[in-house]
Amino acid sequence: MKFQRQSKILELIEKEQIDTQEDLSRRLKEWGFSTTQATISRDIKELRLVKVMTPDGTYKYASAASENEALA
Amino acid sequence: MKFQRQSKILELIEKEQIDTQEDLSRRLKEWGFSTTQATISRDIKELRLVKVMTPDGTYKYASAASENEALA
DNA sequence: GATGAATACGAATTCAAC
DNA sequence: GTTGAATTCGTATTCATC
Repeated sequence: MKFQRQSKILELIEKEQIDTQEDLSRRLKEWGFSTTQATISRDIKELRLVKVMTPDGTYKYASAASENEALA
Repeated sequence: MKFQRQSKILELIEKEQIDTQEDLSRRLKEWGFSTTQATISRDIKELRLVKVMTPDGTYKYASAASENEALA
């Protein structure tokens, strides 16, 4: 279950503007992944996602597991 | 004052493993920049820094204003 | 090992002051 | 426009359960 859920997380944060873990939790539920904020926090840790400012002044989650070594 | 402080922030997070804003506040104070967590939160927002997992399982602040467009 | 509930903790924002 | 104190809010972790 975990892998599928994390895949969906990656998909969601890429497509949508998700700014909180609660928000992500709600979106996941719509896809059948019923989970809590605690689990999402762990997923975010494993996937190395980050909360980043967008140019329009709002926050969103994004992937940091990029080719950018400076982040490591 | 703000610009100098933000410059020092960028310098600090590059050199050291800083994992909380309180931590950053303490380090800044050693350099003569006495400021609070509230201000640091704003600086982090402006500088577009992110809290990211390092490979060794700990968190640290890092710069996201990289060439990586995917983060935007 | 994976997860949830509750909690402790860290961070973003409000509100006022300057 | 910048900042700090206090607050609200969001998140990481603990502790237990499975």
